[in-house]
Amino acid sequence: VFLLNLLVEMYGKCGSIDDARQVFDSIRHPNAYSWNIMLTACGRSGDLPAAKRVFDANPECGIITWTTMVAMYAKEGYLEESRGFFERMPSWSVKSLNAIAQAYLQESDHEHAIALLERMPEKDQISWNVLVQANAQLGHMDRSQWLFDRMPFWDLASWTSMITAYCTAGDYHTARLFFDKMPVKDVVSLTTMVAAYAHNGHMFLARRLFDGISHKDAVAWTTMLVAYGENGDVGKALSLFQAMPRRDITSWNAISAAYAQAGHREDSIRVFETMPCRDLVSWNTAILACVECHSAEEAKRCFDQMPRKN
RNA sequence: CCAUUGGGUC
Repeated sequence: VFLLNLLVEMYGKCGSIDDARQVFDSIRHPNAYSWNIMLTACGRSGDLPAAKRVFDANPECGIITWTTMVAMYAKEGYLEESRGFFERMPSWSVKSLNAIAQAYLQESDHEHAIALLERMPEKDQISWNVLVQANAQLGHMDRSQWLFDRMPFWDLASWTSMITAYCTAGDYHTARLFFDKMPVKDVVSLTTMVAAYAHNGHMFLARRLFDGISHKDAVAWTTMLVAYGENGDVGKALSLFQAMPRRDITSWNAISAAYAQAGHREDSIRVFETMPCRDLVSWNTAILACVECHSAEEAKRCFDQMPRKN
């Protein structure tokens, strides 16, 4: 069973929900893990009705099942439903309370999130990270910093979220200090700093840091690509797009958007038509490309053709 | 073997 569970999980993470479903259905006696994994797969695909059906059919809903429901509905923006599951949860744990705090943050209710996290008798690493981050998002950098200084351990996420927080606050100097103080840097923190340099117009520093990243993932590549686009160098953006070893949908959307913002509607639309698959952002970008070039008619046609609208 | 935190696109 657990080998099949792994297979369902893998398909779910790749976005192949149909394959996940098929494998799940082939399991003779699904265990609690199987149900939860299938539930998560539905949530990841954005199909909440399917998730609800899995939930209703699950004979052994446990705390992880409930936590998944709360987190999933909150992420998709269905806050009422999320709250409904929260209120019906039979029990709580540190991790489920973390998820609930995160759900509060998704409805921009930082006060409740912080109150909950502060009241938690036990906090794990994630509780601390979320607490520090929640204060930063409220603009309470002094409080955030104070908590950061007092939390028991710092992991990569703690450091990186401080860098991001200070960048958001416009304090790039302090962001840089945090970056320098990190004992270990990974691709995420390096990419964060690449973006920070780029936003300050320090393209040379951004590129040098990017070149030094040993295991560049799609996010790192796309960050650098977008940096060039934002600095008006669509040519360099394109060469990065062509040079990257693996492109995901966000990379495609990014190059399409870079063209659109540069006023190259034809190129933007050509990318749009060439993409292996399209999501909501792809369509929005196509509409933007038309709008930027004052083609109201074309924009309207894209809008009408969108399979899904937000 | 499953849920909750940090970086990229509209």
